[in-house]
Amino acid sequence: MKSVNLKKLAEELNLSVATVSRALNDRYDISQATKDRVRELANKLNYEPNPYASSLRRQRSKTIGVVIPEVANHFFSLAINGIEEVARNNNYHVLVYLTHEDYQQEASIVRLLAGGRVDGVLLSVASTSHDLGHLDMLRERGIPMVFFDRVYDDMATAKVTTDDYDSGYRATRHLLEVGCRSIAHLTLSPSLSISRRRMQGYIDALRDAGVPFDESLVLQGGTNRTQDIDAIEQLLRQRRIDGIFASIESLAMCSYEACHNLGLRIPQDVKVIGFSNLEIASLLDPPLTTITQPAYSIGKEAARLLFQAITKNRPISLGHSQELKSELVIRASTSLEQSQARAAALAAYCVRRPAHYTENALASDPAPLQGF
Amino acid sequence: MKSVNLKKLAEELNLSVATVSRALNDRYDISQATKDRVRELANKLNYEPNPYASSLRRQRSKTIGVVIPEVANHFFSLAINGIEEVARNNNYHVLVYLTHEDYQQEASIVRLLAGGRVDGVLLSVASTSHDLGHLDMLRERGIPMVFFDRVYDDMATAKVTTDDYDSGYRATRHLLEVGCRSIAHLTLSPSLSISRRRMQGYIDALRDAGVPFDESLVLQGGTNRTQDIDAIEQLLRQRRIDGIFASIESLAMCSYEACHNLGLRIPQDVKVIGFSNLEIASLLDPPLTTITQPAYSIGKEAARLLFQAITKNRPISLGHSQELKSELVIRASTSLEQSQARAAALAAYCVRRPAHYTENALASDPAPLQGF
DNA sequence: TCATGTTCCGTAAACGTTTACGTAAATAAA
DNA sequence: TTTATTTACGTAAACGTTTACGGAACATGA
Repeated sequence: MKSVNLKKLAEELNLSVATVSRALNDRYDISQATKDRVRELANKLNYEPNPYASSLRRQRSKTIGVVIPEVANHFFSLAINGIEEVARNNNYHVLVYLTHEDYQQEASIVRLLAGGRVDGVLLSVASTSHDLGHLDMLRERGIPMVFFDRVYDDMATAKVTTDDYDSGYRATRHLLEVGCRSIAHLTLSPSLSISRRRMQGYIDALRDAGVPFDESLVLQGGTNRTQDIDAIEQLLRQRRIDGIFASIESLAMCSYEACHNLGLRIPQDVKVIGFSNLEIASLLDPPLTTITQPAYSIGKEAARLLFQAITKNRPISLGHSQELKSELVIRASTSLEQSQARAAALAAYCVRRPAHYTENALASDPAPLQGF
Repeated sequence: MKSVNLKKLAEELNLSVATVSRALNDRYDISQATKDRVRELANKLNYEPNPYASSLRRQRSKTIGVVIPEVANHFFSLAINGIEEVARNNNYHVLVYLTHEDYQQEASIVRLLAGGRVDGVLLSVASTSHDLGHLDMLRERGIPMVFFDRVYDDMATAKVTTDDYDSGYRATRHLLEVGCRSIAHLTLSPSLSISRRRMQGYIDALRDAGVPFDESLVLQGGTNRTQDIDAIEQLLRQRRIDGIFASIESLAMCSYEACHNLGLRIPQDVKVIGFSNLEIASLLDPPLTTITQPAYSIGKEAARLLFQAITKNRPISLGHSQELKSELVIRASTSLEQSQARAAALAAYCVRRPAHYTENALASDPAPLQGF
């Protein structure tokens, strides 16, 4: 029941506590013979140093905090995987906190962490977070932080993100290329960095194709599943929509449900593309065209940056930020239906666009795209 | 940069450190006026108590450890969700560790935790773990532990599991009822509690239906995705298989891939049922019949039990174990194909079985099932 | 011989809290 | 008044490490 500590080892070996400590830490001023004796007994008694005493004395917790909106989301699961791996390789421990997309919770968690519980923080901001005042404490206390995926633009620290603007642009352009002209955009809170960038890509792609941007085709969701489905159904009933671009995984899934409920066929009636990290996107009915983020790498990279700051004791700056590339994986949910004359006609237009993106490999004879 | 501590507060207020500490902890022997003064300054200076000093002194870390095989698995994600919620409600912190299904890692993680880093442990054992020697340290140190989902049977501590035997039985019987007679069983390591129970349910269901158990129809997988797919394809080529019962989610997905690769139709050629916690099982092609575990509740319940042990300081016993019920959700991947004469004939047999399970609601005129 | 250096270990303070114990002042009881 | 009790706070030890400092023992060089 009682745990073995340095004092016990010291008594047993007729040594001082200090000597035992130094022996275990392999200090130069302890003889090899003593080190061997100490280690042998430590192993025999299953000695484990008390982490809290050690942290208190060394002013170093060997722990990092990971703050994410939710874990039941493949992106964050994969990211945690990468983070945990890097942490363990550095003999660090990982505290996980969920904000449930709530600013208040995010703030109170950060406040806890700023109390010295962790040596560094990895954060992906909640969708309802509107300002970054709660992060000042971390800076004041000198606790390094790295954002991943969802960031605050005006915070001077490293961020690991993906090419969200490009991804939004490419996703939208892909829908345009397969004939969509009335494209709904499903997004999270517009206060979110990723939402803004993806939406800007969407808007610019529309503009470049000469399709007017219609604000009423932008739907904000992501909180409640059934609520999201309802809202999408309503949008699909009100407007003649032939394409959906979902900014997060769950909204793509809700789109499937909504289309199913309304008897709309994918991709014949509505084409769907969504951000998603599900490996089983290809097993859906129909297989979902996705923007897939390198979630695991994002986690690893963010953790790597954080550990550089922690171990080198060098302040982390904006300059260390990284932007990784997402991948557009085209599947049946946005495929052209040969059987449909209209779609075919559209295809004729679409494949004529210049093909400087890889996903345009199917394009044959480039020519300018005209408005529809 | 420098953090504010009790000493600083005490100096500022002309009080002793002890008084400040007691004021903040709302002790009875401090005047209300002093408490107010102390709290005001603490708030003003954003004082946060040093958790490591506190843990060291109180011999209580306010932290629990969660050890799971992986996080990129919907079951564990949901469980963590439940765990984190309960932990936060109790003002506890959650350390997450991944074993990657590796016994060595599990052992070294547990050894770390036994060093006093946590007040309690929630563990779901790795598939390659063969003995529980590494868990002795937790018992010796008096650190309570609760197993969830994957347990060691011969360890005298609380476990939160699901009705794996029943689930295996019901899944298999369902396949039998829709006409399958050559049912493959895809499983993880047989050393795993859940695997053994689900398999026993499978075996007993076969026996009760008069279908001989064929060991060569049992396939062990779960490590590597492409490897799993290959193995399943091989099995499907070698044997005439009309049903697949996957003991874990990933193996059901691999079965879909394998069938797809071989041009086998689900459910016409092969019917598939799998354990899974994906909400989007209904969006697969075809929608997957699942055994769905109450993952979130399992996490919550396990955490609840653990906190009872921690707060009440009462040793946790086998008697506190809980078994929750999984749900069989029938979807198209196991549906009878009316268009197929053979299937229809089978159906005639199958629906005659006694209907004491809810999922048998469709049964009309009960009669004994004969071997096929 | 003494001075100097090296090797190896002990003493004690420190990290920031919590808490057992003591005590002065104020109040109540006698 | 004296004595007992309560109130409100301070003193100091403790939690288990780490580490600055010092010093004994021994070896080395002159």
